[in-house]
Amino acid sequence: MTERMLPAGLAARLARYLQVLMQARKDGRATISSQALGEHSAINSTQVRRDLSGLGRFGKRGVGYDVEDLTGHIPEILGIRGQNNIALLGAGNLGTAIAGSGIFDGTWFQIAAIFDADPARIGQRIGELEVQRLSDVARIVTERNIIAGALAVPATAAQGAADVLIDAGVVILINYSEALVQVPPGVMVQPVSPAGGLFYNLYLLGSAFSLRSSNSQ
Amino acid sequence: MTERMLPAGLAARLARYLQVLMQARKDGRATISSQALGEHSAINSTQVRRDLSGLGRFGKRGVGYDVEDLTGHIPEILGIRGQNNIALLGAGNLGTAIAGSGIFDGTWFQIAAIFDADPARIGQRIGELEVQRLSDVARIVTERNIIAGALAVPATAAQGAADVLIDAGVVILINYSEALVQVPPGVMVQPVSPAGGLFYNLYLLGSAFSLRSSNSQ
DNA sequence: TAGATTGTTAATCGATTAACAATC
DNA sequence: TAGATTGTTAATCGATTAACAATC
Repeated sequence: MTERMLPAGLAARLARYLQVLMQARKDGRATISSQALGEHSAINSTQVRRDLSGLGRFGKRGVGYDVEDLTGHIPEILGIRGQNNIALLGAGNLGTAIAGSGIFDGTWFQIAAIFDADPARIGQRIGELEVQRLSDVARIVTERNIIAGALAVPATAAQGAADVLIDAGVVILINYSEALVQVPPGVMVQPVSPAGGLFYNLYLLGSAFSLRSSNSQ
Repeated sequence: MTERMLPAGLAARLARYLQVLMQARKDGRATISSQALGEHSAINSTQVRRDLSGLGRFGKRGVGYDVEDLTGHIPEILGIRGQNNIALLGAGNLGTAIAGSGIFDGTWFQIAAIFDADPARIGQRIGELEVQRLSDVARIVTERNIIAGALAVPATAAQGAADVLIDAGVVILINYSEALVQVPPGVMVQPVSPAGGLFYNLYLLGSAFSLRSSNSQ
């Protein structure tokens, strides 16, 4: 009896709900409405309700969804569990910020190693971890069962860093650089850049102005 | 004669194509195929071709799209232009990394001011800018015609920082913190966090394993 | 010529929207 | 009870997919 695949769109939306829910829980919220959940994940509230009602009786009319409850159910539905290790490449300002941000606290990810190309940084401690040599990536990725890599390096170094990680067996890349990284089939890239979204915001802003202008004439 | 509104989905996709194209141009690529454009923006290549062919004759069969050409056309279609100023809140590791990354170079955005709550950081120079007091946000946002704010502060300080910026007149927020920021209608928030995407990647990874397991039995 | 890739069609599927009864 | 919000329906719209002729 194999788990049934979810439609891709649904699974992607559930993952976004989960992110919002986990943060709402950190904020101490007990319940959240479909509207609030939708606003924070840029998804229509009717869509949120239908997605969730199709998977169980999670909501309470007049109240909303229990944050703690939903935060427990969605990972089960998505089948995500365990601790997944990340290698962070780049121990500059960005890498240091990521390592110290606690951004992965309480998720199924944790930073398990930090690497840098600069000899001056090797051996420095960032939190609990010591910055390691790039030449040790392959060995440490294997030893520590690392499946993901975070690229916190300059754009010019991103592809090289990605190649090193992929050769070592990493299958998920978190790309904090603005470079377009090429990867072979089977490797997933998660870009982290606000630019595309900002261009759309700028379009919306311009459209709003146009509408106001034409309305006021 | 007012500009016609584009369907929301199309405008959002064009914004993402534009981001990829601008980076491809930085990388020195002369042409790009609908498939490559789609892969880097997580959009189906047929959808890319239909979006673009509906707006003009941009492609060349057997070759692809001219990067320089398309990079010029899409901003016109979206009606985005000018220089839009950003206030960066937070001059720690993350803020320093953002300010020094050149991430907005060549876009329609530029960082025009940096603020921090820590008195020890006031007056420090980061690139061309001097770190300013939070109490000066309102004045400087007005003086420098700042429309967007980047939140590079700890999660616990994010809502307060957002409120200060919104009160000063900012209408776009780039949220580098993992906090859920509440904003009034008319203010747009651009979250910058890989977590939701990573959860989805993890689901895909698990599904792929399940498929392999069930296939191999 | 051969290979690659666009432009476009047709069919299916999924998302969006409005509306509202059910119920907490 | 009154207010809020879910669960659900129906109608429309947009996205996805496969396929392939056109053409660079």
